[in-house]
Amino acid sequence: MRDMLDQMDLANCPVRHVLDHIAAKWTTLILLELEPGPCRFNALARSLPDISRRMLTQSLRDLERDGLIARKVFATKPPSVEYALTDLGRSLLGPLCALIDWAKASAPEIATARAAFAAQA
Amino acid sequence: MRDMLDQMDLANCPVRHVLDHIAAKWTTLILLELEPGPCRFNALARSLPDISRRMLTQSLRDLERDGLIARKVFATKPPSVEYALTDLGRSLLGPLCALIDWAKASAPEIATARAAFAAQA
DNA sequence: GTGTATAAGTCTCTTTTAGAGACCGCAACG
DNA sequence: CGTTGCGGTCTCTAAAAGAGACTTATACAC
Repeated sequence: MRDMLDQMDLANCPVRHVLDHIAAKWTTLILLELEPGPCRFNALARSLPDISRRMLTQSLRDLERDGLIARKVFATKPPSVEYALTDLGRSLLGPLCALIDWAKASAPEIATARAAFAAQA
Repeated sequence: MRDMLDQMDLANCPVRHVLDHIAAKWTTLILLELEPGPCRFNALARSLPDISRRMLTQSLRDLERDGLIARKVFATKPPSVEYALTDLGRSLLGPLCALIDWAKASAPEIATARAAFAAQA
């Protein structure tokens, strides 16, 4: 299993790169937010109140850059911008949900561990 | 799917908390490194050369705190410390590998998207 | 007995990253 | 004529990460 990450110098490992994204913590939330359907910038900002517009822009660019979401500009006045999952982005939802399910299932156990750790420290 | 994250105010959502951990980017590497068996501090440091000792300590503490790994001190001279996956920690490897597999499978597509993005930007 | 290495970290300093929140031009709406 | 909504950007500050020297004590080589 460890060798899942070998095969390339750790530095520019594609796997690591993906993990860094998941890691980005906001990107996963954005992907989940887009799952029901396309969404516009300010709508996303409203749905994710605790992400600053600055980070939202940045995260969206990252996701777009990697082809996980598509950005479409409509020539309305004022122009509106719609973000939507691509097929690639959608394909990530599966594994992501597996992780979320694990998190939900393990949350109590983690809470217990934390309490124990805090008590003894 | 989005409602997987609702049910609690975004702030102290257990799921989000787990994602933040995966997010921590070093923690996943550590978990994978421990998969074959227990490992000691400096051995980990050697296996993960691009993580500073400072961050290694911190990440290990985080994982220990959440009950994903166990820290055992041996009263040798000098005392040595061994880190091992707990059952809980081991149970995370499944979903984590799903994600890694996705990453490996999608890497070429992501690379293509990146190239396209760079070209047009 | 002196020098080096190991053990598991810690401490400090600098750089990077994230967050808060004001600001932009522009058009519709009241 | 002032406000709101659009999709962001800009600046300034606060928090986090990285680099790398330092610690205490033991063991081994020379």
